Amino acid sequence: MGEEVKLSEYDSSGGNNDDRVLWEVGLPGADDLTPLTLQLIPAELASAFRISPESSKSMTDVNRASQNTFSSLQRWHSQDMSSMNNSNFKLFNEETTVTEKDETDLTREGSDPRKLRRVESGGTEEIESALCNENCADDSSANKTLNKRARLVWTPQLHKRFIEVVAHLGIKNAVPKTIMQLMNVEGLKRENVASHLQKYRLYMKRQGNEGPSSSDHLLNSTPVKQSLRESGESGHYLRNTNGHVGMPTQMPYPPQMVQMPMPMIGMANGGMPVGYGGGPSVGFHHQYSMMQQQREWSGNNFGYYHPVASNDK
DNA sequence: TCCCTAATAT
DNA sequence: AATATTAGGG
Repeated sequence: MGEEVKLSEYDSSGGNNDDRVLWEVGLPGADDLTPLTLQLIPAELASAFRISPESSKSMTDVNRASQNTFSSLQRWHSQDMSSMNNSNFKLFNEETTVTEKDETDLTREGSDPRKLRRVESGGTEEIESALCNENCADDSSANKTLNKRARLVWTPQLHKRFIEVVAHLGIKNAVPKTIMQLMNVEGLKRENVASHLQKYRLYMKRQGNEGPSSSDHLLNSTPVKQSLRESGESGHYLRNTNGHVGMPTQMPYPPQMVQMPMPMIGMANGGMPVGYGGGPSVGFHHQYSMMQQQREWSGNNFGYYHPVASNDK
């Protein structure tokens, strides 16, 4: 999907297109990986829980499995590429809003220019935009008539991206338009960013001449799990308790995350951003010079969790 | 046209 | 409280 991280345009310092390479930086080396031929569950443990012991995998099993994986990846990739064809990147300016590509099915709903949208979080690094479709026909129709857009919800993931971009740009260039472009989040409007930026600046100002910048740690936090649901698709969506459907969005410019195995269960993102302050997820964001302004503002104040984007009429 | 801040509206 | 919108000035 969105791999074509085009940082394009905006002249300045920008040409780092090697995101893909960086993506691999945090990955474990072959030596760090558990051999697939290894049994994950010790025999005693297996029997204790009455788990039928998996037949141990031979190298051929492993090889066959990886071939399957590989070929399915290829299949997926080629189809993805074809659907992306030439429109590698789209600018989501005004009303056109969502268009082709991955979102397809959810996207159409056609014509209606102002879709009710919402950005919501999902997996490790997912940023999704919720969009009302058949799933909430009632209020979607209301929205059509009201002609009103749903409010954007700055989820931790979204905010994180925002922060990254701002840090990356530096105060000089961190202006709404540029930030918006770099964030590369579908449906995000300049106004959204401007508003958020305004608030962000106020927050920073406040923090600046006050005192306790102590407990700040937005950078790493984000132990969002993705576990269930394999990603394979760019078009998976989630629904939250509000009956809204999460929509997939763009790939962020930096190829974010590899999920670390965080033992967490449940919490089927009922629309709620996951816990914070948690795991030190290291690995990524080395590329940017965050760590400066970024820390000032941590989770609390700003829109961290809040379930909703009530657009409900 | 874009940006910024402050005020105001939702 | 979080976002959106508008006003007014650069």
